[in-house]
Amino acid sequence: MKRNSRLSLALHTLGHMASDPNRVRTSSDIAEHAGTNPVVVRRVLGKLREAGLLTSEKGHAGGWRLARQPQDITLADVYLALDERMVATGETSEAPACSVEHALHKRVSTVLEDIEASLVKRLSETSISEVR
Amino acid sequence: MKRNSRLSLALHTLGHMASDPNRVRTSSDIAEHAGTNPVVVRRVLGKLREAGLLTSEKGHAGGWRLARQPQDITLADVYLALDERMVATGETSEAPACSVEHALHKRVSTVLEDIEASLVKRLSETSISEVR
DNA sequence: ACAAATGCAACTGCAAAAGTTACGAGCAAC
DNA sequence: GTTGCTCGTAACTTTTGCAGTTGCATTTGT
Ligand code: FES
Ligand code: FES
Repeated sequence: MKRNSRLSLALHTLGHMASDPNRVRTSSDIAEHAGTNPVVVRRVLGKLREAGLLTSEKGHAGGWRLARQPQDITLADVYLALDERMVATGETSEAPACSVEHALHKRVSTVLEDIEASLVKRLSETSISEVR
Repeated sequence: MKRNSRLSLALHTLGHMASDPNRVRTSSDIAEHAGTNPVVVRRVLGKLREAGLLTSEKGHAGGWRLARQPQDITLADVYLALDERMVATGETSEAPACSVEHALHKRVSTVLEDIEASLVKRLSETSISEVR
């Protein structure tokens, strides 16, 4: 798959779930629809469950369901739940040591953090009920 | 190395060059300083040469030199020269087909393009002469 | 009991990027 | 014009992250 495959999979799936929230879906269903593997689906949706966006149930009639109203789940919620930041480098743990690297890192990471924040802000303006 | 190694290497090197523009540096010098390989340096700096930020000369007293004044080279110039976009997915060439994916892609790519643009704008506000 | 589903761990396969090696071509010093 | 240093580039190897896969324990409804 491509680069942002986890985010794509998550958004695609939630987009479908938003348009029919009562239906329970199994990871096999979702995997087949998305052209991937049930285990991959569980890995990705598991992150969303940890973040409180989805619920899952084991057993015979189990599967995945939205944990909130579709209008109350934004693209930012999904993005943050997967915690794979697109821009911010986060903790690089590099020895700052020299002045060039120190000044550089400071400038760049400030910009990147700002950009990351505005990305999240923009994503929070759209809910998954608007992308079906 | 880490994820944004090319950008890090480029910025680090230009930062040093900005603080002593007249000195000519060989890829071996730079590689040793940056803890990498001369060929990798030439690959990365080659991109910057294509973009008109650096000049290189072969032969006995050859090496790398800034092509402009340090104040006239911004972080955005370097970022764009490497053409590895951080956020914008660019041409995904996916069949839009279904309505969910279409709406999703439209929303997300709009946001991403805006964010990419504001990243470049922010980076263009700092020149390499300010990070030494 | 049985079938159907998640949860999880471990392994394989693959592709992109860094790193490496090798060699050709240009330029300066001698 | 020969030598030594440099870039330019192609080909190969190594590393690394991630999707994909397999296997099995656990839970749950029939
Ligand atoms: S070694 Fe510290 S900035 Fe280059
Ligand atoms: S198949 Fe799911 S949006 Fe088209």
